[in-house]
Amino acid sequence: MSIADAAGKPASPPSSRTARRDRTRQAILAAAEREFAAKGLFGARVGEISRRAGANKRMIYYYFGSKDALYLVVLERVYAGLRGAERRLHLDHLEPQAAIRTLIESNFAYSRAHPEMISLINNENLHRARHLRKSKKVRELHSPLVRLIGDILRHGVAKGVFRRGIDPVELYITIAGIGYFFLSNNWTLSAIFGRDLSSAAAYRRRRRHIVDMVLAALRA
Amino acid sequence: MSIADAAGKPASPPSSRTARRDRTRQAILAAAEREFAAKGLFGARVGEISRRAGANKRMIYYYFGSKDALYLVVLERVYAGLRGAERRLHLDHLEPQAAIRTLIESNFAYSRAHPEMISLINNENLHRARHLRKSKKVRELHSPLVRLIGDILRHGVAKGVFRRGIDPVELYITIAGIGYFFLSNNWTLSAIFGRDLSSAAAYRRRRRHIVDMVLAALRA
Amino acid sequence: MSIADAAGKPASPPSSRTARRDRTRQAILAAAEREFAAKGLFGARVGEISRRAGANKRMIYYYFGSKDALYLVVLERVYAGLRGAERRLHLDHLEPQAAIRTLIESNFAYSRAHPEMISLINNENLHRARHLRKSKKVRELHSPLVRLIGDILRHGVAKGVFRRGIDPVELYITIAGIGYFFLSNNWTLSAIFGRDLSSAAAYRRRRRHIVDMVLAALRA
Amino acid sequence: MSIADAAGKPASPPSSRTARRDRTRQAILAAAEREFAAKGLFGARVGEISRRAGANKRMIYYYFGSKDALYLVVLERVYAGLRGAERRLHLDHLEPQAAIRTLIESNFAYSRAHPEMISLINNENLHRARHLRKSKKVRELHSPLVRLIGDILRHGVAKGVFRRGIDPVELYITIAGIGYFFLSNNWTLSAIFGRDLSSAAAYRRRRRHIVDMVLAALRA
DNA sequence: GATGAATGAGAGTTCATTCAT
DNA sequence: GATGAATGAACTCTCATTCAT
Repeated sequence: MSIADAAGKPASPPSSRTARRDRTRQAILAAAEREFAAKGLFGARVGEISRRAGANKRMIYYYFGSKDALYLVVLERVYAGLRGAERRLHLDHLEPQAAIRTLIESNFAYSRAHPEMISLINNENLHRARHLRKSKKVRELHSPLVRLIGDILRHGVAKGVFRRGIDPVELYITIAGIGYFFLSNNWTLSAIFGRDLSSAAAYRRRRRHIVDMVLAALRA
Repeated sequence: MSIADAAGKPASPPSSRTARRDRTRQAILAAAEREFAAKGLFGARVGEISRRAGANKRMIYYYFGSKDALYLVVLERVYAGLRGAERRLHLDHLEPQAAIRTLIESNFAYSRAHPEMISLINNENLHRARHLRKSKKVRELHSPLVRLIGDILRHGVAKGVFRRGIDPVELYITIAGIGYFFLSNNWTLSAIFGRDLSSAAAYRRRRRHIVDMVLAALRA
Repeated sequence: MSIADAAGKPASPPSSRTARRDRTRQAILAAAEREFAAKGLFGARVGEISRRAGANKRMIYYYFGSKDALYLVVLERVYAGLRGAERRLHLDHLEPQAAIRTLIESNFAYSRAHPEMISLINNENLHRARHLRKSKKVRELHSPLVRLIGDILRHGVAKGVFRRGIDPVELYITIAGIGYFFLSNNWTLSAIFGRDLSSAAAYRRRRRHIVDMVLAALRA
Repeated sequence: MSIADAAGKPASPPSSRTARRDRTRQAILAAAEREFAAKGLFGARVGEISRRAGANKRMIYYYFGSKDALYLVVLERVYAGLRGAERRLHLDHLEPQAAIRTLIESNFAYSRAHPEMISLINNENLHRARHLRKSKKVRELHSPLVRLIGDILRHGVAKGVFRRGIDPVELYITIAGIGYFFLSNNWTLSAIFGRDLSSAAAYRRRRRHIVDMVLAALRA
C-alpha cells in the first residue's frame, strides 16, 4: 500500500477538469514518493518521476514549483500517513498498558509496511531537516500525539501501573527508535554480520523484544 | 577528530615519494569522508573532494579508481574506526555487567563524536548496502566482536547475573540502535516536536536511559 | 553537396513543432557527417558537432541518445545516399555493357563527390564494422543491388557479350574497389610518390582505366 | 610476424646499456604499432602503449618526444617493411610477366599478413598524410620501386609482351588497390552483403582474379 | 491543463604530458 | 635510463528548469 492511498481524497466524477487535475497531481506524488525514497533528494531525477507518473515533466513545475517543493510535500504526506494510522488506533479508549503495547506494535508494523517512510526520513536528516523545519503543518500534526501519550502516562500512574517522571517525548523517541534502527539499517547490519535480518522471523523476534523492553522500563 | 586520524601511519621523511603518496591519499580520504557524510554518495561532488583535499581531481582516479570505489574505502574506514575504538576498551578484562555498560556508553559516545559515521551508514542503507556487501574486510572486522559479546554473555550467565538465551547479534543491534536513532534522527525529531534534542543535557539523559533499559532487559 | 540534402523531407510550415524538430535533427546530422568524416569516431567531438549544427549539445542526446548511436545513423545515411544514387540510374533499362559502364562511372563519380563517405567507411572498418553490423537497414538496402547486378550479368551472358560464372558480389567489390583505393589513399599515394594525384586529369585517366579493365575482364 | 621484426637490428650483448635501450625502444614501437593500428591516432592511448610495452610512460617521451612523433616512426617502419619485402623479391632477375605476377601476389600476401599496415595507412589518409608528408625517408624509399617497375615495363615492351604507354605509378596503384580495398574494407563489405569475406577461399579467389585482370590489361 | 523542444551549467572521467627523485 | 606522482584541459553525458505552442 502506498502512503499516497491513505490520503484519501473523495472520488470525483471521472472526467471532470478537477478530476484530471487530481489524477495527475496524485500520480506525480506517488511517483515522487517512490523515487525520493529510492534515491534520496540528490539522487532522485525529475525526469524519472514524470516518466513513472505518466505525466509531462512540465506538470511537476506547474503543480509543485520545483523539485525541492515537491520533496517537501512528499515528506509532509509521509508524516501525515503515519500520524493518521496512529490516530485510527483510538488509544484513548484503551487501558494504559494496552495502549502503549498497541502504539509500539502499530508503529513498528507501519514502519515495516512503509519502507519509503524510513528512507525519506533518513534522507531528511541528511539535510538536517532543512525542509521539514519550514513546515508548520508537521509541527501541528504532532502536538496532539504528545498530549495523548502524556494522558496515557498520567492515567497509568494514577492506576499505579506506571512509574512517575517519564517524559512523553522521550518515551515516543524510545518506542520509535528501537524498531526504526532495525528496519532502517537492516541492509548494513545484514552485510556486516553476514546474516539475513529481513526475514519475517527476525521481524517477529524483534517485535517481542521491543515490547518487553519498553514495558519493563515503564513498570512502576 | 576525523576518523582518518585514527589510521596512524608512521611518519616518513618529509619529501620521499612514499610520503607524498601517503599525504595525498590521506588528504583525499579525509575530504571524501566529510563530503560523503554531508551529502551522501549522490550529492557528493568529486570536484569538491579534490578541492578540499588540495589535490588534483585526477588523483582521486589515480589512487581510487572511481567515485564509488573511493566511497567504499571511506565506508570501510568508518567501520574500522568504530571497531578499533571498541577493541581498545579491552572488554574481556571487565566483569560482565561492567563490560556491557562500557560497551553501551562507548558506542553511544563514539557515535556522537562521529556524526559522519551515522550519515555514511544511513546513506549506505539507502543503497541497500550495495557497496558494503562487496567488502570482505568489513565482515572480517565484525566476527571478533560477535565472539566477544558471546563470551561476555556466557560469562554473565555463569556468574548468575544475566539470563540465558540472548543472541549476541540481537543484543548488539539493540545496544547500537537505541542510541543511533536518537542521534541519526535528531534533526527531524527536533523539528516535529519543536524541541532542541541536540543539547548535552538531552544526550546525558538518553545515555542513562539506554544503560537502564539494556541492563534491565539482560538481568537474570 | 552534403549527403544530408538527399534525404529530402517535404517542407513544413516554418514554425511548427515538427519543423523545428526536423531542422535541428537535420542540422545535427549534417554537422556530424562532416565531423565524423574529418576525424573519425574517436577524433570527432560532440561539442564541435553541436557548435557546427548551431544546436545545444544536449540535443544530440535528446535526438540520438549517444555519440555512437549518432555515428551509426550517419553511417546508414551515407550508404542510403550511395544506393539511392545508384537506384536513380535505372540500370535495368540499359543494355548489359552500358549498364556496367554506367555503374562504374557513377560509383566512381559519387565517391569522388562525397569524400566523407570514404572517410566514414574507412573509419568503420577500423572498428571492424562493429556499428554497421547492428544495422539491418543497411543489409536490406543492398540485397536489391546484388539482385540487379545478377540480372545484368545474366542478361549479358544470354546476349553473348559477357562470360559465364561471374559472381555479382565479387564484381561489385571489384568495381567499387578499383576506384575507391585511388580516392581513399590519394593522400598517402601522393606523398610516397611525390605526385599530385588529386587533379581532374588524374581522375579522368583513372576512370578510363577502370572502365577498360572491368569490361575487358567481363568480355565473353 | 610483427612488422617490427623485419627491421632486423643486429643482436647486442644482452645486458649492455645499448641493449636495454634498444629493447625498450623496440618494445615501445611494437606496442605502438598494434595500438595505432587498432584504434587510429586519435583512439590510441599513450598509457596503453606503455603498458603493452612493459615500459614507463615517461620513456615514450624520452625516446620519441610525443605521441605524434612516435606515430610517424611507426608509419615509416610500416612502409619500410613493405618495401623491404618487395626488394627481397629480386624482380629484376625475372621475366617481365613473371615479375608482375610475383609483385601482385607478394603485395597481396604481404597486405593480408600485415593488417596493421592497412589500418595505419587508412588512418594516415584520414589525416590527409599530414605526418607522412614530413618524412623524406619514405619518399626516398619509393623512387627505386618506381624505377624498377619502369624497367620491367620497358623490358616487357621490348620483348613484345606488354603494350606501350603504361605509367609505372598508375600501374602500381592499380596493383596495390585492387587487393587493398578487398582487405581494408573486408568488415563493412561482409556486413552490407551479409557474407563472410575473410575466409581463405575468398582470399584465393580474389588473388586469381587480380592477377588475371592486371595481366589482361597489360597484354600487348 | 498539457506538451515536446531547448538550454546552460556542471557532473564524473580520461587524456597527453611533465615534475621531482 | 627509469620511475610514480601530479597536472589542467577537455572529454562524453546528465541535470533541473523554461520556452513556445
